[in-house]
Amino acid sequence: MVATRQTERTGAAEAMRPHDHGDCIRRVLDEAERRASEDRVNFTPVRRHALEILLESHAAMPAYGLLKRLDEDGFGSQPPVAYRALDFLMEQGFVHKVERLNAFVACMYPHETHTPAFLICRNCRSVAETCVAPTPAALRQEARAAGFAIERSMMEAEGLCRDCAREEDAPCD
Amino acid sequence: MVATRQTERTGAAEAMRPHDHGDCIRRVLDEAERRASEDRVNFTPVRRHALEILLESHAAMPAYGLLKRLDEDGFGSQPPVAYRALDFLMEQGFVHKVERLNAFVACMYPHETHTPAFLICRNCRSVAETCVAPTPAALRQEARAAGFAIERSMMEAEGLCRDCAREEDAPCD
DNA sequence: TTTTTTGGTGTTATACTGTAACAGTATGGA
DNA sequence: TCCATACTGTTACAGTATAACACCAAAAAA
Repeated sequence: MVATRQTERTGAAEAMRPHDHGDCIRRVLDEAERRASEDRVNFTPVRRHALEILLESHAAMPAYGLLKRLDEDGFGSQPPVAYRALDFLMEQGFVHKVERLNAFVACMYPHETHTPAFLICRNCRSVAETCVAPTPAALRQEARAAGFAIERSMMEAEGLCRDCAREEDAPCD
Repeated sequence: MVATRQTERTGAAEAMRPHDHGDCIRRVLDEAERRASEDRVNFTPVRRHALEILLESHAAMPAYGLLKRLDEDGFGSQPPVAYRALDFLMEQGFVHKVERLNAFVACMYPHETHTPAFLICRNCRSVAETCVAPTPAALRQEARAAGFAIERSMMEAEGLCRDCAREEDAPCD
């Protein structure tokens, strides 16, 4: 990723803007570490390493992609290895599943419980998570009227990120 | 489904309330028919029948469930049969994919282009589609700031519908 | 009319995604 | 020490989805 410094927290889709990705990783990892010890949950090596792998980029990674990496790095090679780590990380709110892609991204705002909203590039699969509360009051009202109890929700928007849009404009490849 | 009459269009999650499901089916099917001939698209027997099957209930149906039904009813038996029909129906906006379930539901508002919002019961898989515009202005703004062009978006809320909530309250089964 | 193109169907084969179930290991109480 | 719990390793399998090719019919072009 790009190395331009941007200290301000904008609350916007930072992933798709130039930012210091090293900072990005450190911030999230530290926060996860802190939360895990606070909650007395077992942040074991596989689990930690799975999170580190997902943090390497803002693109969503499929479970079997993660598995391949875990295997290369000396952890197990069978599907449950990856799925168990992912289940743990999702339970802790450290990782989200991007349903549209059947793939996973590290949560960029692990300190807040939230309804995630994703901007998903259909071309490069990069995923920007926003920390906007995307649940309109109207949906809650609908749910109440239907006697439906919302437990968790998510919003996914698919489209083209800036870089991929540029490519499509100038198809000189 | 239940047979209580309810002529009013409420704009709410009708699927999870008592309603005349026959009316429901007829309304959607007629509208699809109309739109298909208007748009000069080929509403072939498999495609029509796939929509009819999905309309039978408000529960989301997996692709292989649809395939089984199509096979029983004399259409092909191989996966592409179902997936092609589904692709067509989704392109036309007659069907939505509920990503959380890897399953499909007939669109209850095929006359409007919209960003669908689903209330998904984690217990019985019933899906209520609302016609609320769930895209908060904030997300659009985020997208603009990130240079991201939203092409389609969707909101999914998982929880418990009224009936399943009752069952969990009184676990006397 | 003949030819070509287009769009839809039928089929095979295969890739990707996810989970059940059981065995083994380590750790921390009772 | 015994037991319970939680995590890991592995096999086997179930469910989801698509690529690719052959076939056919109807529409469009020659």
